[in-house]
Amino acid sequence: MDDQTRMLTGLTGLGGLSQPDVGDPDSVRKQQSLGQPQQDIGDILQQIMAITDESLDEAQARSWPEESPAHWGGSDDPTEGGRAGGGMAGGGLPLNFQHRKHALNCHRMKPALFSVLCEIKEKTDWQTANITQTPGPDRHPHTHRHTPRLKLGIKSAPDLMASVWSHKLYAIITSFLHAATTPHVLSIRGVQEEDPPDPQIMRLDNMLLAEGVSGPEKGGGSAAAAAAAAAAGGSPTDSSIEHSDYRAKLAQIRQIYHSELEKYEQACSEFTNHVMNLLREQSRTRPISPKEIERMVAIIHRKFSSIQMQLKQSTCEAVMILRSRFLDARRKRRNFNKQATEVLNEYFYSHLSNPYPSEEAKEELAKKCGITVSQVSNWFGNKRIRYKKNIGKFQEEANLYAVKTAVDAANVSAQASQANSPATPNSGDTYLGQRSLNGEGLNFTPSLQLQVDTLHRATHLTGGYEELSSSGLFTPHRLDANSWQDTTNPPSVTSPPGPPGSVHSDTSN
DNA sequence: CTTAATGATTGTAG
DNA sequence: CTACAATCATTAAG
Repeated sequence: MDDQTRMLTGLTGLGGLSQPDVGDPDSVRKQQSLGQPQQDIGDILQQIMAITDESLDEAQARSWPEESPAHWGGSDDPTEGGRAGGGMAGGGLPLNFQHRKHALNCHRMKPALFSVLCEIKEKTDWQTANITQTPGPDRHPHTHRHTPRLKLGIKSAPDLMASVWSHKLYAIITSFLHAATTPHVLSIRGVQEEDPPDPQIMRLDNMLLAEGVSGPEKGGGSAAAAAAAAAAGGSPTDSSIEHSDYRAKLAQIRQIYHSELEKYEQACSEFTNHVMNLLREQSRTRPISPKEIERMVAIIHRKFSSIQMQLKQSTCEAVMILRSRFLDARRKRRNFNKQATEVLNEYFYSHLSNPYPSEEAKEELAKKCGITVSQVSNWFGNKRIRYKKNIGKFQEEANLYAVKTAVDAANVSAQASQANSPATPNSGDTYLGQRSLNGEGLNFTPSLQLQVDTLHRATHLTGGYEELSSSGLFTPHRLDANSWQDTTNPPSVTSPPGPPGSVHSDTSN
Protein backbone atom coordinates (compact mmCIF):
# COMPACT_ATOMS: atom_id res chain seq x y z
CA MET A 1 0.00 0.00 0.00
CA ASP A 2 2.97 2.24 0.48
CA ASP A 3 3.63 2.85 -3.15
CA GLN A 4 0.08 3.55 -3.88
CA THR A 5 -0.35 6.05 -1.14
CA ARG A 6 2.91 7.63 -2.01
CA MET A 7 1.93 8.05 -5.58
CA LEU A 8 -1.45 9.20 -4.62
CA THR A 9 -0.33 11.88 -2.23
CA GLY A 10 2.25 13.02 -4.67
CA LEU A 11 -0.33 13.51 -7.30
CA THR A 12 -2.85 15.06 -5.09
CA GLY A 13 -0.27 17.59 -4.16
CA LEU A 14 0.18 18.16 -7.80
CA GLY A 15 -3.43 18.65 -8.47
CA GLY A 16 -4.27 20.36 -5.21
CA LEU A 17 -6.71 17.67 -4.43
CA SER A 18 -8.13 16.91 -1.06
CA GLN A 19 -7.99 13.46 0.36
CA PRO A 20 -10.21 11.35 -1.82
CA ASP A 21 -12.40 8.51 -0.72
CA VAL A 22 -10.56 5.60 -2.02
CA GLY A 23 -12.61 2.87 -3.43
CA ASP A 24 -15.98 4.48 -3.24
CA PRO A 25 -17.54 4.45 -6.68
CA ASP A 26 -20.28 6.83 -5.65
CA SER A 27 -17.91 9.52 -4.62
CA VAL A 28 -15.98 8.95 -7.80
CA ARG A 29 -19.02 9.52 -9.83
CA LYS A 30 -19.94 12.55 -7.82
CA GLN A 31 -16.57 14.09 -8.43
CA GLN A 32 -16.73 13.23 -12.04
CA SER A 33 -19.91 15.07 -12.41
CA LEU A 34 -18.23 18.23 -11.28
CA GLY A 35 -16.15 18.18 -14.40
CA GLN A 36 -13.25 20.27 -13.10
CA PRO A 37 -9.67 19.51 -14.14
CA GLN A 38 -8.40 18.71 -10.68
CA GLN A 39 -11.29 16.50 -10.02
CA ASP A 40 -10.53 14.94 -13.30
CA ILE A 41 -7.10 13.82 -12.24
CA GLY A 42 -8.30 12.58 -8.93
CA ASP A 43 -11.00 10.73 -10.71
CA ILE A 44 -8.57 9.03 -12.98
CA LEU A 45 -6.49 8.06 -10.03
CA GLN A 46 -9.39 6.44 -8.37
CA GLN A 47 -10.06 4.46 -11.42
CA ILE A 48 -6.50 3.45 -11.83
CA MET A 49 -6.36 2.13 -8.36
CA ALA A 50 -9.54 0.26 -8.71
CA ILE A 51 -8.45 -1.21 -11.96
CA THR A 52 -5.06 -2.10 -10.70
CA ASP A 53 -6.62 -4.17 -8.02
CA GLU A 54 -9.04 -5.76 -10.31
CA SER A 55 -6.53 -6.47 -12.98
CA LEU A 56 -4.62 -8.48 -10.50
CA ASP A 57 -7.60 -10.45 -9.56
CA GLU A 58 -8.51 -10.97 -13.07
CA ALA A 59 -5.05 -12.05 -14.05
CA GLN A 60 -5.03 -14.39 -11.18
CA ALA A 61 -8.33 -15.82 -12.13
CA ARG A 62 -7.01 -16.42 -15.56
CA SER A 63 -3.88 -18.10 -14.45
CA TRP A 64 -5.44 -20.26 -11.81
CA PRO A 65 -8.63 -21.26 -13.41
CA GLU A 66 -9.77 -23.94 -11.08
CA GLU A 67 -6.92 -24.45 -8.75
CA SER A 68 -5.91 -23.64 -5.32
CA PRO A 69 -2.19 -23.16 -4.87
CA ALA A 70 -1.91 -26.78 -3.99
CA HIS A 71 -1.28 -27.15 -7.64
CA TRP A 72 2.25 -26.09 -7.07
CA GLY A 73 3.45 -28.43 -4.50
CA GLY A 74 1.10 -31.24 -5.04
CA SER A 75 0.18 -30.83 -1.44
CA ASP A 76 -3.23 -31.53 -0.17
CA ASP A 77 -3.00 -29.49 2.92
CA PRO A 78 -6.39 -27.97 3.38
CA THR A 79 -5.40 -25.41 5.95
CA GLU A 80 -3.70 -23.21 3.45
CA GLY A 81 -6.30 -23.47 0.81
CA GLY A 82 -7.71 -19.98 1.04
CA ARG A 83 -4.47 -18.19 1.08
CA ALA A 84 -3.72 -17.11 -2.44
CA GLY A 85 -7.38 -17.03 -3.15
CA GLY A 86 -7.67 -14.21 -0.66
CA GLY A 87 -6.92 -11.72 -3.36
CA MET A 88 -9.96 -12.98 -5.09
CA ALA A 89 -12.29 -11.73 -2.44
CA GLY A 90 -12.62 -8.26 -3.89
CA GLY A 91 -12.85 -9.58 -7.39
CA GLY A 92 -15.09 -7.40 -9.40
CA LEU A 93 -17.38 -7.82 -12.30
CA PRO A 94 -15.37 -8.42 -15.40
CA LEU A 95 -17.64 -6.56 -17.69
CA ASN A 96 -17.78 -3.49 -15.60
CA PHE A 97 -14.07 -3.75 -15.24
CA GLN A 98 -13.42 -3.96 -18.94
CA HIS A 99 -15.63 -1.05 -19.51
CA ARG A 100 -13.91 1.14 -17.03
CA LYS A 101 -10.55 0.16 -18.25
CA HIS A 102 -11.44 1.07 -21.72
CA ALA A 103 -12.77 4.37 -20.54
CA LEU A 104 -9.58 5.07 -18.77
CA ASN A 105 -7.44 4.22 -21.72
CA CYS A 106 -9.38 6.58 -23.86
CA HIS A 107 -9.36 9.34 -21.36
CA ARG A 108 -7.93 12.51 -22.69
CA MET A 109 -5.69 12.99 -19.71
CA LYS A 110 -4.16 9.61 -19.93
CA PRO A 111 -0.87 10.39 -21.68
CA ALA A 112 -0.04 13.18 -19.32
CA LEU A 113 -0.90 11.19 -16.31
CA PHE A 114 1.09 8.31 -17.55
CA SER A 115 4.21 10.35 -17.93
CA VAL A 116 3.77 11.77 -14.47
CA LEU A 117 3.44 8.32 -13.08
CA CYS A 118 6.56 7.30 -14.88
CA GLU A 119 8.43 10.14 -13.34
CA ILE A 120 7.28 9.32 -9.87
CA LYS A 121 8.02 5.73 -10.34
CA GLU A 122 11.50 6.58 -11.46
CA LYS A 123 11.99 8.51 -8.27
CA THR A 124 10.69 5.89 -5.97
CA ASP A 125 12.42 3.06 -7.69
CA TRP A 126 15.66 3.30 -5.84
CA GLN A 127 13.80 3.17 -2.58
CA THR A 128 12.11 -0.06 -3.33
CA ALA A 129 15.33 -1.37 -4.68
CA ASN A 130 16.93 -0.73 -1.35
CA ILE A 131 14.10 -2.10 0.62
CA THR A 132 14.37 -5.21 -1.42
CA GLN A 133 17.59 -6.05 0.28
CA THR A 134 16.25 -5.97 3.78
CA PRO A 135 15.54 -9.35 5.20
CA GLY A 136 11.92 -9.94 5.70
CA PRO A 137 10.45 -11.71 8.69
CA ASP A 138 10.51 -14.93 6.86
CA ARG A 139 10.63 -18.60 7.60
CA HIS A 140 13.41 -21.13 7.30
CA PRO A 141 16.01 -19.29 9.30
CA HIS A 142 17.74 -22.58 9.82
CA THR A 143 19.09 -22.98 6.38
CA HIS A 144 22.75 -23.00 6.92
CA ARG A 145 23.69 -25.21 9.67
CA HIS A 146 26.85 -26.96 10.40
CA THR A 147 26.94 -30.68 10.12
CA PRO A 148 23.98 -31.94 11.96
CA ARG A 149 24.63 -34.18 14.82
CA LEU A 150 23.08 -37.42 13.98
CA LYS A 151 20.33 -38.21 16.28
CA LEU A 152 19.21 -41.67 15.66
CA GLY A 153 15.87 -43.16 16.10
CA ILE A 154 14.10 -41.84 13.08
CA LYS A 155 11.97 -44.39 11.43
CA SER A 156 12.67 -43.93 7.80
CA ALA A 157 14.71 -41.30 6.14
CA PRO A 158 12.93 -41.35 2.81
CA ASP A 159 9.55 -41.15 4.43
CA LEU A 160 10.67 -38.24 6.46
CA MET A 161 11.89 -36.48 3.42
CA ALA A 162 8.85 -37.12 1.39
CA SER A 163 6.51 -35.88 4.03
CA VAL A 164 8.46 -32.78 4.77
CA TRP A 165 9.26 -31.64 1.35
CA SER A 166 6.17 -31.34 -0.67
CA HIS A 167 4.70 -29.40 2.17
CA LYS A 168 7.65 -27.12 2.39
CA LEU A 169 7.66 -26.39 -1.27
CA TYR A 170 4.03 -25.69 -1.20
CA ALA A 171 4.27 -23.34 1.72
CA ILE A 172 7.12 -21.38 0.28
CA ILE A 173 5.60 -21.01 -3.10
CA THR A 174 2.33 -20.07 -1.63
CA SER A 175 3.87 -17.31 0.35
CA PHE A 176 5.72 -16.13 -2.66
CA LEU A 177 2.67 -16.27 -4.79
CA HIS A 178 0.77 -14.30 -2.30
CA ALA A 179 3.49 -11.72 -2.17
CA ALA A 180 3.89 -11.58 -5.90
CA THR A 181 0.27 -10.94 -6.60
CA THR A 182 0.43 -7.90 -4.41
CA PRO A 183 2.91 -5.77 -6.26
CA HIS A 184 3.82 -3.32 -3.57
CA VAL A 185 4.73 -6.16 -1.29
CA LEU A 186 6.61 -8.13 -3.81
CA SER A 187 9.54 -5.85 -4.03
CA ILE A 188 9.94 -5.72 -0.31
CA ARG A 189 9.78 -9.27 0.80
CA GLY A 190 10.60 -12.63 -0.50
CA VAL A 191 14.30 -12.17 -0.83
CA GLN A 192 16.02 -12.38 2.47
CA GLU A 193 18.46 -15.19 2.12
CA GLU A 194 20.23 -14.67 -1.06
CA ASP A 195 23.85 -15.40 -1.61
CA PRO A 196 23.85 -18.74 0.09
CA PRO A 197 27.50 -19.19 0.79
CA ASP A 198 28.91 -20.95 -2.17
CA PRO A 199 31.01 -23.37 -0.15
CA GLN A 200 27.87 -24.53 1.53
CA ILE A 201 26.05 -25.44 -1.61
CA MET A 202 29.22 -26.87 -3.03
CA ARG A 203 29.57 -29.09 -0.07
CA LEU A 204 26.03 -30.30 -0.40
CA ASP A 205 26.45 -30.91 -4.07
CA ASN A 206 29.59 -32.84 -3.51
CA MET A 207 28.06 -34.97 -0.88
CA LEU A 208 25.03 -35.73 -2.97
CA LEU A 209 27.24 -36.65 -5.82
CA ALA A 210 29.45 -38.81 -3.67
CA GLU A 211 26.45 -40.48 -2.22
CA GLY A 212 25.18 -41.23 -5.66
CA VAL A 213 22.00 -39.29 -5.17
CA SER A 214 22.51 -36.65 -7.76
CA GLY A 215 24.76 -38.64 -10.03
CA PRO A 216 23.72 -40.76 -13.00
CA GLU A 217 21.68 -43.87 -12.57
CA LYS A 218 21.85 -47.00 -10.55
CA GLY A 219 25.55 -47.62 -10.84
CA GLY A 220 26.41 -44.71 -8.64
CA GLY A 221 23.99 -45.70 -5.98
CA SER A 222 25.23 -49.20 -5.44
CA ALA A 223 28.80 -48.09 -5.65
CA ALA A 224 28.15 -45.54 -2.99
CA ALA A 225 26.48 -48.12 -0.84
CA ALA A 226 29.39 -50.45 -1.17
CA ALA A 227 31.85 -47.70 -0.48
CA ALA A 228 29.91 -46.61 2.54
CA ALA A 229 29.80 -50.11 3.87
CA ALA A 230 33.50 -50.47 3.33
CA ALA A 231 34.14 -47.18 5.05
CA ALA A 232 32.26 -48.38 8.07
CA GLY A 233 34.87 -51.03 8.53
CA GLY A 234 32.05 -53.44 8.66
CA SER A 235 32.30 -57.00 9.70
CA PRO A 236 32.54 -59.40 6.84
CA THR A 237 29.57 -61.38 8.03
CA ASP A 238 26.13 -59.82 7.74
CA SER A 239 25.85 -57.66 4.70
CA SER A 240 23.69 -58.81 1.90
CA ILE A 241 20.33 -58.07 3.36
CA GLU A 242 21.42 -54.82 4.85
CA HIS A 243 22.90 -53.75 1.59
CA SER A 244 19.91 -54.34 -0.51
CA ASP A 245 17.81 -52.63 2.06
CA TYR A 246 20.15 -49.72 2.18
CA ARG A 247 20.21 -49.49 -1.56
CA ALA A 248 16.49 -49.53 -1.75
CA LYS A 249 16.17 -46.74 0.72
CA LEU A 250 18.83 -44.75 -1.02
CA ALA A 251 17.04 -45.17 -4.30
CA GLN A 252 13.91 -43.96 -2.62
CA ILE A 253 15.66 -40.84 -1.44
CA ARG A 254 17.11 -40.42 -4.86
CA GLN A 255 13.79 -40.63 -6.49
CA ILE A 256 12.24 -38.14 -4.16
CA TYR A 257 15.10 -35.82 -4.68
CA HIS A 258 14.85 -35.91 -8.41
CA SER A 259 11.15 -35.60 -8.58
CA GLU A 260 11.27 -32.67 -6.23
CA LEU A 261 14.00 -31.07 -8.22
CA GLU A 262 12.07 -31.46 -11.38
CA LYS A 263 9.02 -30.11 -9.75
CA TYR A 264 10.95 -27.08 -8.67
CA GLU A 265 12.30 -26.41 -12.07
CA GLN A 266 8.93 -26.71 -13.61
CA ALA A 267 7.38 -24.60 -10.93
CA CYS A 268 10.06 -22.02 -11.33
CA SER A 269 9.58 -21.57 -15.03
CA GLU A 270 5.86 -21.71 -14.71
CA PHE A 271 5.91 -19.17 -12.01
CA THR A 272 8.27 -16.93 -13.88
CA ASN A 273 5.93 -17.02 -16.80
CA HIS A 274 3.07 -16.21 -14.59
CA VAL A 275 4.80 -13.23 -13.12
CA MET A 276 5.88 -12.03 -16.52
CA ASN A 277 2.33 -12.20 -17.72
CA LEU A 278 1.24 -10.31 -14.72
CA LEU A 279 3.79 -7.63 -15.30
CA ARG A 280 2.95 -7.40 -18.94
CA GLU A 281 -0.63 -7.01 -18.03
CA GLN A 282 0.15 -4.34 -15.53
CA SER A 283 2.47 -2.52 -17.85
CA ARG A 284 -0.56 -1.35 -19.68
CA THR A 285 -1.73 0.65 -16.75
CA ARG A 286 1.42 1.19 -14.82
CA PRO A 287 4.95 1.82 -15.98
CA ILE A 288 7.21 -1.13 -15.64
CA SER A 289 10.78 -0.88 -16.67
CA PRO A 290 12.66 -3.83 -18.10
CA LYS A 291 14.98 -3.49 -15.19
CA GLU A 292 12.16 -4.12 -12.84
CA ILE A 293 11.15 -7.20 -14.69
CA GLU A 294 14.66 -8.37 -14.64
CA ARG A 295 14.88 -7.84 -10.96
CA MET A 296 11.68 -9.67 -10.40
CA VAL A 297 12.88 -12.64 -12.33
CA ALA A 298 16.12 -12.57 -10.46
CA ILE A 299 14.25 -12.59 -7.20
CA ILE A 300 12.20 -15.51 -8.29
CA HIS A 301 15.19 -17.47 -9.35
CA ARG A 302 17.00 -16.69 -6.20
CA LYS A 303 14.08 -17.83 -4.19
CA PHE A 304 13.81 -21.03 -6.07
CA SER A 305 17.46 -21.74 -5.86
CA SER A 306 17.30 -21.23 -2.16
CA ILE A 307 14.51 -23.72 -2.04
CA GLN A 308 16.61 -26.03 -4.06
CA MET A 309 19.39 -25.69 -1.63
CA GLN A 310 17.10 -26.58 1.16
CA LEU A 311 16.10 -29.62 -0.75
CA LYS A 312 19.69 -30.56 -1.15
CA GLN A 313 20.38 -30.08 2.47
CA SER A 314 17.39 -32.09 3.42
CA THR A 315 18.48 -34.83 1.11
CA CYS A 316 21.90 -34.83 2.65
CA GLU A 317 20.41 -35.14 6.05
CA ALA A 318 18.21 -37.97 4.95
CA VAL A 319 21.19 -39.78 3.51
CA MET A 320 23.14 -39.25 6.68
CA ILE A 321 20.32 -40.61 8.72
CA LEU A 322 20.02 -43.54 6.43
CA ARG A 323 23.69 -44.24 6.67
CA SER A 324 23.72 -43.99 10.38
CA ARG A 325 20.79 -46.28 10.49
CA PHE A 326 22.23 -49.01 8.38
CA LEU A 327 25.90 -48.59 8.76
CA ASP A 328 26.08 -47.75 12.37
CA ALA A 329 27.22 -50.93 13.98
CA ARG A 330 25.43 -49.86 17.08
CA ARG A 331 22.20 -50.61 15.44
CA LYS A 332 22.90 -54.20 14.87
CA ARG A 333 24.61 -54.95 18.07
CA ARG A 334 24.70 -58.57 18.94
CA ASN A 335 25.85 -59.85 22.21
CA PHE A 336 28.93 -61.92 22.01
CA ASN A 337 28.36 -65.56 22.42
CA LYS A 338 28.86 -67.29 25.71
CA GLN A 339 32.18 -68.73 24.85
CA ALA A 340 33.56 -65.40 23.75
CA THR A 341 32.59 -63.60 26.92
CA GLU A 342 33.99 -66.47 28.85
CA VAL A 343 37.34 -66.16 27.22
CA LEU A 344 37.37 -62.43 27.66
CA ASN A 345 36.34 -62.60 31.26
CA GLU A 346 38.89 -65.22 31.93
CA TYR A 347 41.58 -63.03 30.61
CA PHE A 348 40.25 -60.02 32.41
CA TYR A 349 40.03 -61.60 35.81
CA SER A 350 43.25 -63.41 35.50
CA HIS A 351 44.93 -60.17 34.64
CA LEU A 352 42.86 -58.13 36.98
CA SER A 353 45.90 -56.47 38.36
CA ASN A 354 46.71 -55.13 34.96
CA PRO A 355 43.90 -55.73 32.57
CA TYR A 356 45.51 -54.17 29.56
CA PRO A 357 46.11 -56.80 26.97
CA SER A 358 48.87 -56.09 24.56
CA GLU A 359 48.19 -55.83 20.91
CA GLU A 360 49.16 -59.42 20.40
CA ALA A 361 47.07 -60.58 23.27
CA LYS A 362 44.17 -58.70 21.80
CA GLU A 363 44.67 -60.33 18.49
CA GLU A 364 44.72 -63.71 20.04
CA LEU A 365 41.65 -63.03 22.06
CA ALA A 366 39.93 -61.71 19.00
CA LYS A 367 40.72 -64.82 17.11
CA LYS A 368 39.61 -67.02 19.94
CA CYS A 369 36.34 -65.18 20.29
CA GLY A 370 35.62 -64.63 16.68
CA ILE A 371 35.48 -60.87 17.01
CA THR A 372 37.64 -58.02 15.87
CA VAL A 373 40.53 -56.52 17.73
CA SER A 374 38.71 -53.27 18.19
CA GLN A 375 35.84 -55.19 19.67
CA VAL A 376 38.23 -56.68 22.12
CA SER A 377 39.44 -53.22 22.92
CA ASN A 378 35.92 -52.02 23.36
CA TRP A 379 35.16 -54.90 25.57
CA PHE A 380 38.11 -54.28 27.83
CA GLY A 381 37.41 -50.61 27.91
CA ASN A 382 33.87 -51.21 28.97
CA LYS A 383 34.85 -53.90 31.35
CA ARG A 384 37.49 -51.88 33.11
CA ILE A 385 35.30 -48.89 33.56
CA ARG A 386 32.34 -50.88 34.68
CA TYR A 387 34.31 -53.04 36.99
CA LYS A 388 35.89 -50.05 38.57
CA LYS A 389 32.61 -48.31 38.89
CA ASN A 390 31.00 -51.01 40.83
CA ILE A 391 33.36 -53.62 42.06
CA GLY A 392 30.79 -55.14 44.29
CA LYS A 393 28.65 -56.08 41.39
CA PHE A 394 31.42 -58.05 39.84
CA GLN A 395 32.52 -59.93 42.89
CA GLU A 396 30.56 -62.96 42.06
CA GLU A 397 31.83 -62.99 38.57
CA ALA A 398 35.34 -62.44 39.82
CA ASN A 399 35.05 -65.36 42.15
CA LEU A 400 33.63 -67.49 39.48
CA TYR A 401 36.49 -66.85 37.16
CA ALA A 402 38.92 -67.14 39.98
CA VAL A 403 37.60 -70.59 40.48
CA LYS A 404 37.87 -71.30 36.85
CA THR A 405 41.43 -70.25 36.59
CA ALA A 406 42.21 -71.97 39.83
CA VAL A 407 40.76 -75.13 38.51
CA ASP A 408 42.66 -74.83 35.35
CA ALA A 409 45.79 -74.11 37.21
CA ALA A 410 45.08 -76.94 39.49
CA ASN A 411 44.55 -79.28 36.64
CA VAL A 412 47.74 -78.25 35.08
CA SER A 413 49.53 -78.45 38.32
CA ALA A 414 48.03 -81.76 39.07
CA GLN A 415 49.22 -83.05 35.82
CA ALA A 416 52.54 -81.50 36.38
CA SER A 417 52.85 -82.83 39.86
CA GLN A 418 51.82 -86.17 38.67
CA ALA A 419 54.56 -85.96 36.21
CA ASN A 420 57.07 -84.49 38.47
CA SER A 421 57.56 -81.56 40.74
CA PRO A 422 55.15 -80.94 43.59
CA ALA A 423 55.27 -77.20 43.73
CA THR A 424 54.37 -75.89 40.36
CA PRO A 425 54.32 -72.18 40.13
CA ASN A 426 52.90 -72.19 36.73
CA SER A 427 50.16 -69.95 35.46
CA GLY A 428 52.70 -67.29 35.86
CA ASP A 429 51.05 -64.05 36.17
CA THR A 430 47.51 -65.02 36.83
CA TYR A 431 45.10 -64.56 39.63
CA LEU A 432 42.76 -63.19 41.08
CA GLY A 433 39.77 -61.48 42.41
CA GLN A 434 41.76 -59.45 44.82
CA ARG A 435 39.72 -56.85 46.57
CA SER A 436 36.62 -58.66 45.80
CA LEU A 437 36.25 -59.69 49.36
CA ASN A 438 36.67 -56.34 50.91
CA GLY A 439 33.01 -56.01 51.24
CA GLU A 440 32.72 -59.19 53.03
CA GLY A 441 34.03 -57.58 56.10
CA LEU A 442 37.52 -58.75 55.80
CA ASN A 443 38.99 -55.61 56.66
CA PHE A 444 41.81 -54.97 55.13
CA THR A 445 44.58 -56.91 54.34
CA PRO A 446 46.20 -55.92 51.30
CA SER A 447 45.55 -57.78 48.25
CA LEU A 448 47.93 -60.55 48.89
CA GLN A 449 46.06 -61.85 51.85
CA LEU A 450 42.77 -61.47 50.07
CA GLN A 451 43.94 -63.25 47.07
CA VAL A 452 45.19 -66.08 49.12
CA ASP A 453 41.91 -66.16 50.87
CA THR A 454 40.01 -66.20 47.68
CA LEU A 455 42.05 -68.92 46.34
CA HIS A 456 41.50 -70.88 49.47
CA ARG A 457 37.85 -70.63 49.00
CA ALA A 458 38.10 -71.37 45.36
CA THR A 459 40.18 -74.37 45.84
CA HIS A 460 37.90 -75.47 48.56
CA LEU A 461 34.94 -75.22 46.37
CA THR A 462 36.55 -77.14 43.68
CA GLY A 463 37.85 -79.94 45.68
CA GLY A 464 40.78 -78.32 47.29
CA TYR A 465 44.25 -78.03 46.15
CA GLU A 466 45.45 -76.24 49.14
CA GLU A 467 48.99 -76.63 48.38
CA LEU A 468 48.62 -74.15 45.64
CA SER A 469 47.99 -71.35 47.99
CA SER A 470 50.99 -72.07 50.04
CA SER A 471 53.20 -72.60 47.15
CA GLY A 472 54.37 -69.05 46.80
CA LEU A 473 52.27 -68.73 43.77
CA PHE A 474 51.42 -65.11 44.21
CA THR A 475 54.27 -63.03 43.25
CA PRO A 476 54.13 -59.77 45.10
CA HIS A 477 55.31 -57.73 42.20
CA ARG A 478 51.87 -57.97 40.78
CA LEU A 479 50.03 -56.77 43.76
CA ASP A 480 51.04 -53.20 43.80
CA ALA A 481 50.18 -52.96 40.18
CA ASN A 482 46.56 -52.84 41.08
CA SER A 483 46.70 -49.14 40.86
CA TRP A 484 44.93 -49.08 37.52
CA GLN A 485 41.77 -48.44 39.37
CA ASP A 486 43.10 -46.16 42.04
CA THR A 487 42.42 -43.01 40.22
CA THR A 488 38.93 -41.92 40.94
CA ASN A 489 38.41 -44.93 43.02
CA PRO A 490 34.86 -44.61 44.16
CA PRO A 491 34.19 -45.21 47.82
CA SER A 492 34.64 -48.85 47.30
CA VAL A 493 31.23 -49.86 46.30
CA THR A 494 30.99 -52.95 48.29
CA SER A 495 27.99 -55.07 48.74
CA PRO A 496 25.78 -52.57 50.43
CA PRO A 497 23.55 -54.35 52.87
CA GLY A 498 25.30 -57.57 52.39
CA PRO A 499 25.67 -59.54 55.53
CA PRO A 500 29.32 -60.04 56.16
CA GLY A 501 30.35 -63.46 55.37
CA SER A 502 28.14 -64.15 52.46
CA VAL A 503 30.14 -64.98 49.45
CA HIS A 504 27.49 -63.86 47.13
CA SER A 505 26.93 -60.24 47.39
CA ASP A 506 24.04 -59.45 45.22
CA THR A 507 24.13 -55.79 44.74
CA SER A 508 21.25 -55.97 42.42
CA ASN A 509 18.94 -54.13 44.74
C1' DC B 1 5.58 -52.68 29.50
C1' DT B 2 10.15 -51.50 32.46
C1' DT B 3 14.70 -52.34 33.66
C1' DA B 4 19.33 -54.24 33.49
C1' DA B 5 23.05 -55.68 30.65
C1' DT B 6 25.96 -54.71 27.03
C1' DG B 7 28.44 -53.47 22.72
C1' DA B 8 29.53 -49.23 20.32
C1' DT B 9 30.25 -44.27 19.78
C1' DT B 10 31.54 -39.66 21.15
C1' DG B 11 34.21 -36.22 23.47
C1' DT B 12 38.13 -35.15 26.25
C1' DA B 13 42.76 -35.48 28.21
C1' DG B 14 47.46 -37.06 28.22
C1' DC C 1 46.84 -42.78 19.25
C1' DT C 2 45.01 -44.79 23.69
C1' DA C 3 42.32 -44.75 27.88
C1' DC C 4 38.60 -43.00 30.21
C1' DA C 5 34.03 -41.33 31.00
C1' DA C 6 29.57 -40.49 29.52
C1' DT C 7 26.11 -41.74 26.65
C1' DC C 8 23.52 -44.11 23.03
C1' DA C 9 20.89 -47.93 21.14
C1' DT C 10 19.83 -52.55 21.25
C1' DT C 11 19.00 -56.87 23.47
C1' DA C 12 17.56 -59.86 27.17
C1' DA C 13 15.14 -60.62 31.24
C1' DG C 14 11.52 -59.55 34.66
